[in-house]
Amino acid sequence: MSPPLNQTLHEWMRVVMRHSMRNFMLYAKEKNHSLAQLNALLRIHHKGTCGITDLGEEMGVTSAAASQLLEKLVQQGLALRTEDPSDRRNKRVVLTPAGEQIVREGMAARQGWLEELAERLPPAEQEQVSAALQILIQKANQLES
Amino acid sequence: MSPPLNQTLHEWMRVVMRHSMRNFMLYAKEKNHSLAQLNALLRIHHKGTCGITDLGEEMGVTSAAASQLLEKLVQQGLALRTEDPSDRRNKRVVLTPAGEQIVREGMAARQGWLEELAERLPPAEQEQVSAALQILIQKANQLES
DNA sequence: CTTGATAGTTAAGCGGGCTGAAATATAAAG
DNA sequence: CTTTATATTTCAGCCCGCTTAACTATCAAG
Repeated sequence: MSPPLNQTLHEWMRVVMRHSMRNFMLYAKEKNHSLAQLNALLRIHHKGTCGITDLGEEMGVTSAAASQLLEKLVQQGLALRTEDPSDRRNKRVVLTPAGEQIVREGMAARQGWLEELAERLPPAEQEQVSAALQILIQKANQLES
Repeated sequence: MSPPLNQTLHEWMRVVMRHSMRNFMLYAKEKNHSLAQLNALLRIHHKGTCGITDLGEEMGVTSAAASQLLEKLVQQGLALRTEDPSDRRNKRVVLTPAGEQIVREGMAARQGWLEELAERLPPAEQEQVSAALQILIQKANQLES
C-alpha cells in the first residue's frame, strides 16, 4: 500500500521544482533570455495564437507590458505579429520556428535530469511509471477542455 | 502497454511546466517577491545552511549578486546571516520561520492544480499513481546522495 | 609580522520589466 | 458623420538584479 496520493504528490513536486526551476534559470541565463520572455513563449506556444491583451492577462501583466515584451521577442525573431483581417485592431501572435525551438530547448533543459533518472529504472518500473503518468496526463487534458 | 517512458515524461513535463510556471509567477507577483528571491529561498531551504558564494554558484550568479539578493531577504525577515565561529570570513545563511513559510506557500501555489486533478481520480488510480511516483522519488533521492 | 589567499560587502553603471497615462488606429452605434 | 468603445503602442519613471571593480575583514604560511 502506497502513502496517500496527496502526500506523494507534495513530495514529488518538491523534487521536481527544485530541479526544474534551477535548470530553467540556468538555461535562461546561458541563452540570454529572461524568464518573462521564456514564459511568454510558453504561453504563446500553448495558446497557439492569441491577442496581446489575452497574453498579458494570461501572464498577469498589463497589455502595455505584454506589448513591450512581445516587441522584444519579435526583434529576436522568436515571434510574429500579424493583423487580424476581420478586425484590424486585433493582432495575432504566433511563434516562429526559432521560437518553437527555444520552447523545446527550455523543456529539454528542465527535464534532462528526469530522463537520466528514468533511464536507470528497470523496464518493469518504467512501464509502471509510464502507465501512471498517462492517467495524470489524460485527466489534465480532460480538465482543460 | 503504455507508450515509452521517455515520451510520456516529455508530455507530462509539458503539462507540469505550463501550470506550475504560470502559478508560480502569479504567486510571486501577488506577494511582491521576485522569482530570483523565491529561487534563493528554495536553494537555502534545500541546502539547509550555506555560504554566500555557494549560494551564488548554485544560482549561477556572482557572489556579489548573491550578497545583494540575500540582503533583501534579510531585510524582509526571510533569512538570517550569522558568522561561522570557526572561520569568521564565512557566513552561514539560514531561513527564518517566515522564510520557510514562503517556501511552503510557493510550493502550494505551484501544485494546487495537481491536487485538484488528483482528487478527481478514482481510488484505484490514485493508488496506482502514488505507487509509481514513489518509485521516481526514491530513485531521485538515491541519485542525489 | 608580512604576504597572499579567501569570503563577503559596497558602489557605479547597465539593461530589463512593470505601471500609468497619453496617443493611435479601428470598429460599432446612433 | 460624430461619438464611444476596443486593441495596441509609446513614453516616462521606477525598481530590480546583474556585473565589474574596489574595499574590508579574516585566516594561513613563511
